Amino acid sequence: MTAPSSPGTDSTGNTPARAVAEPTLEAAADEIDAGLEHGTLVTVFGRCTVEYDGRASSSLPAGNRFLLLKPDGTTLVHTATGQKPVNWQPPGCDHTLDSREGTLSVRATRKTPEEVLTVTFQRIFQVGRFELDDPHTLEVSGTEADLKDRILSRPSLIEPGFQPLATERQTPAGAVDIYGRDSQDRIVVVELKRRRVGPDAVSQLRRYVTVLEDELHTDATVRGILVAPSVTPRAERLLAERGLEFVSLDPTGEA
Amino acid sequence: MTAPSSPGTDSTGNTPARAVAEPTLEAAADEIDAGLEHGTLVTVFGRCTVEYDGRASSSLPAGNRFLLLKPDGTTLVHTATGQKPVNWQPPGCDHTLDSREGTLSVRATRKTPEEVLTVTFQRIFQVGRFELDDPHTLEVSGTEADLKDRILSRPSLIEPGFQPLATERQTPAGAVDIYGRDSQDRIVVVELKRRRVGPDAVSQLRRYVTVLEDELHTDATVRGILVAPSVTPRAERLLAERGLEFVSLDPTGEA
DNA sequence: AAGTCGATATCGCCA
DNA sequence: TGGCGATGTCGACTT
Repeated sequence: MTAPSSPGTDSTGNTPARAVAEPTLEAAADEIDAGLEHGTLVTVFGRCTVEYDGRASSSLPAGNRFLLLKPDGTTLVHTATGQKPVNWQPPGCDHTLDSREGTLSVRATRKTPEEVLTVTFQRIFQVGRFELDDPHTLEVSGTEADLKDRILSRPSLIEPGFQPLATERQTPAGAVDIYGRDSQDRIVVVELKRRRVGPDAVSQLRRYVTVLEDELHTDATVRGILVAPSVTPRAERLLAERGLEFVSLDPTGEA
Repeated sequence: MTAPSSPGTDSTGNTPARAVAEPTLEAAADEIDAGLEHGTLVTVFGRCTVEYDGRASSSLPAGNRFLLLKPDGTTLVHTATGQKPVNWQPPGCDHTLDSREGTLSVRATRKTPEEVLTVTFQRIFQVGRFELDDPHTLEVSGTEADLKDRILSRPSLIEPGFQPLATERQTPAGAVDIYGRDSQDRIVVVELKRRRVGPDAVSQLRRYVTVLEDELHTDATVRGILVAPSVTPRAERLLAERGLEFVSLDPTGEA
């Protein structure tokens, strides 16, 4: 691997990082092309406009922005602020380049749904290439799955005598997180949330309870228990109005 | 502004982009510090481990990854795949550096909630600095707001004789998208979705209808109409079981 | 390919 | 600041 011949390069022989500063648009195109071909992360910093059309559509006038092109087709346009890119395209896209009339366009396209993102550079200050290498996958703890495990290993956390019968039990309204029985043999539906919940979680639990009462042809009430660290005031009111219950638990037991 | 003295720099005098290749960890620390001070976007590419602790927690063993530090405190750790960063921190964080024992740690911290993200580099291949400049804010079309405007300008799209009375009408269960009256003076609650909807949207509409029937002390049924391009099978079944209605509309009228 | 739901969701608005 | 709901949500898993 040799350093590129363009002026301004700072690549040394054996580094997984390369950068070309102040390239002509033609030199930039070559460098981007090579990076895409080589399966590296490509970054482009320059003055550009951005057009998006697909599930929605948007248009962004010229400004200095930072573009990332991942080997998996992911495309991210970042500005100085915000966690989310100002425009983007998900993994699986095809990257194509188009030079014309003193501009260089990077286009990311996908189908199902049909979507096109076009970043048109009037000027490019730097192109970078990076050989990412990540043998590990991230494991997160403190999730809803952890909360479920915690309850299954100690059902009395819900209440004394609670017996889990199934997880992910299917109903016409979706899968119930934990389906079980209380000390008086009443059916209990448990909906889990890893964090403080609002009205949406109450509605979800209510859906399961209603559908199960229909399905089981039972005159006895099916109990619905929402398990979360806490609830908002409006959610609490909705719980009361619907005859649903709440148990305060968090995924780790540390809070 | 002068080019940094570190070997391998490719910065020219008057560019909004700088890069330092193969810096020592000390030189990298200086460059990152200067970039943070100067309010530029800072990128760091190197071999690192990542630790996160806050709303959840995670740990990532060493690998080559791409770090972005935005002037607003946003912190993004990107790998070769995926649209979302493997680890991150939202805007408003404080960036601090910590050198020790042959490593350089970049730490992003916030409060409410208390969260810490630590990226520890064993090796750094490149540090970049970029002066982003974006005078424009993005406007997206094809949103739920567009769908609302379309209906308000032509209420008969819902049905002949439909009269909107209010938008964002408050109820104890939240704000109703469009609150109105039909040709027979029955109250109508309209819930808008910009795209194909599942069971959650049906539950949301059901919540509003139920609460309004209570609030209005009316024996007459409050009609609930879900407006979206289409519904999933399970959502359709739930609509039928709850006596709710569906009108097919999209935000643009082009689909 | 589509449905369903969780997420360190993020983001914007409003009380 | 917290509550609330939209999002071009994304992503994982199941059918």
